[in-house]
Amino acid sequence: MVNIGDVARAAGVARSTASYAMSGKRAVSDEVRRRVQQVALELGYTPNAGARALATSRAMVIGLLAQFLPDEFAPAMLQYIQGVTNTARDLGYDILLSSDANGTAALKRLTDSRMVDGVVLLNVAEDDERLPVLRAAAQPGALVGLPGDCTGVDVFDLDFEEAGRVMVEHLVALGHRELILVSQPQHVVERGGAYVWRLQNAAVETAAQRGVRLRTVHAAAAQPDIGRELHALLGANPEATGLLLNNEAAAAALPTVLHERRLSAPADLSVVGRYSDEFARTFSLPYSSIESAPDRLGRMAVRQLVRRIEKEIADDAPNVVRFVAPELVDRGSTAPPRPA
Amino acid sequence: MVNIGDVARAAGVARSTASYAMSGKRAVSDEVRRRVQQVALELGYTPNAGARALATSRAMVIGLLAQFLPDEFAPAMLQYIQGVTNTARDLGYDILLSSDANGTAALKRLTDSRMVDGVVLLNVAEDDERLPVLRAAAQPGALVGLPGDCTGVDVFDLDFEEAGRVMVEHLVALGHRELILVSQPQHVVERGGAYVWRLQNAAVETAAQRGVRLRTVHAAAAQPDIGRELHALLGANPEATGLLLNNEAAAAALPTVLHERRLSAPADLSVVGRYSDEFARTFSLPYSSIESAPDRLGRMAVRQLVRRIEKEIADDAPNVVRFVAPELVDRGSTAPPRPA
DNA sequence: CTGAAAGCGCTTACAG
DNA sequence: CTGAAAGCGCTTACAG
Repeated sequence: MVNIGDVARAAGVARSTASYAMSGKRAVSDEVRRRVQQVALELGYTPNAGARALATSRAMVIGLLAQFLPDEFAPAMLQYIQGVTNTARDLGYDILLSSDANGTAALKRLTDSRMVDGVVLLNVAEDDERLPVLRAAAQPGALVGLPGDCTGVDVFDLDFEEAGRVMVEHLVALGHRELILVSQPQHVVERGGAYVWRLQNAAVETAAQRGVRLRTVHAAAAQPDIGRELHALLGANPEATGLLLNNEAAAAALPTVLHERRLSAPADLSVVGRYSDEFARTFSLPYSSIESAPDRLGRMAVRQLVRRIEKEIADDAPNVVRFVAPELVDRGSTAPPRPA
Repeated sequence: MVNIGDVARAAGVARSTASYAMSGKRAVSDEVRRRVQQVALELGYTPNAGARALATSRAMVIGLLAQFLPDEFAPAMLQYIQGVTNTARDLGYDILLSSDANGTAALKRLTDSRMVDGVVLLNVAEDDERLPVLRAAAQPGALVGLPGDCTGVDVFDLDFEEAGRVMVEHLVALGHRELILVSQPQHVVERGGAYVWRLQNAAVETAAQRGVRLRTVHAAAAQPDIGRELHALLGANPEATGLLLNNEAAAAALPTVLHERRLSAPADLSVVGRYSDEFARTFSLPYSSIESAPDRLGRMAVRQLVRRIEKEIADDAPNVVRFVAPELVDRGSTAPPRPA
């Protein structure tokens, strides 16, 4: 491959001058700059990334630590990945994707080897074991998801508490008094998926305040179990007129279940989910939902991360914990309950 | 960070000796090796990736060029990404993920800068404009998907012709004589999605040989269009008893459509799709299908790529074009047609 | 079996 | 405005 020495020689200048002419980090005569740029183009010069990283201590790469857990719904993950990847590229960074089941080892390897200038963590758990590693690393990190301890990292997440409140208030305002909330599997909670109980606790509290009944259940995150469980649930609770879903698999499975039970929303049952618009389209879900905004969260996380990497904010600038306000996207799946 | 000089000093040896002691590329006395390894562990030494890449001309990174096209079904893409990522990690490589809409520019940048040792291309089109760039690159490339011209690259794909034949033969053997094949949108074909007509042509030919009717249509790749189109299609062709789907979105939309039309498979209609088992589970699809084997294809592509990167096969070893034989996974959605 | 040195391809103070 | 040189942290011939 052609290197900067070749460019310099062809342009008749020193390598340093060639470097400066291309980076613009030092004043260079117009003529020399033009000549260097011209020659670089002709020779098809592209700087060697490893060499540049070594010299500048900047890899221009962001590590993306995703995990495809069997009990999380993979298509929902994809949207975060897309948001992060697109934003990173716009800001000049490439994405090194790790889906290693052993997240801590992967994180340590990527940061210690200086392959990445910063990392974005997805699937963050309440007591995420990757966080100590991240705090010990020299690079900054941004999380999508709220851990118990946010020190040393920037955090972005949906305001799940508010989401729970909004979902319940919405149905209560319509006159519903018998609600069911379907959450992620118990197993997700045990693993530290705090968003499950954050939404649930807020929903329970709101229901209590409003004096309506809210039954809460954990349900499977995959077919065919989730379908069976929804069937059983609806069969056992005919009095329920409002259904809240904080479980993507349940949302995806519901249309079939309702069809089979000859129920329709909102005539027989009002339904509100929590997922992204993109998700709704992919799975053709006709239910109003709290927008989970994966693209936006991914974008926010990368933007903040890049600000830290490029020292646009002081090294010791306080970390941010930012919540996206839940927005209820109306798809017409809720209405006043049918008169008893 | 601690570097190899720190390790060498702490172990009381030369940097070269420290390097050899860790890599094992040169004989080193047992005592020295132990001491170096011990010290490296204590100091938490991890080699600097950029420096190593510069010295060895090996980044230990594979570029993964995916494209999230609006007319391809994103969840189906994810499975290829997972297959590639997992296999790469097993073989010691990290994945640099590009989902840049401008694939040729991304490919050129990644290869010219030596950020990657090789690349895997997804969404390969008949006349893929990334291929000239790849052939001009110094690094080897492996494709998932069959282009018109395979010179200079290793190619892995499902045998779509055979898939078309198997689908038709299966239904013909059951006694069906009126079939419909729903393919990807016309737009995918125009963009060079050869797998669409590879399957379709083979299906048409097989149907002709068997003397059965096969109607072919292109349909949308997203909701809600695809649902409407399936409705119209079934309404307009009540004589059809067998439905073939080479369109993931159509498969995902079909359960709802059948429900609404009060049809069920296989009682009223025999259905055969073409998607992965994982996809079937995610979307709860009860239809028998040709397994598209994204994980296996991703694995094969990475394995071959690494073989080339590591020169386990001669530089001029002939390129391979390998097809995965379609396997029909029986989910009970086909049966003899209902007597007229 | 081990060490001193060159070199990978950049960037960036240091000099002029 | 430009150049010669040092240095980033490795690996690997070259010497002994």
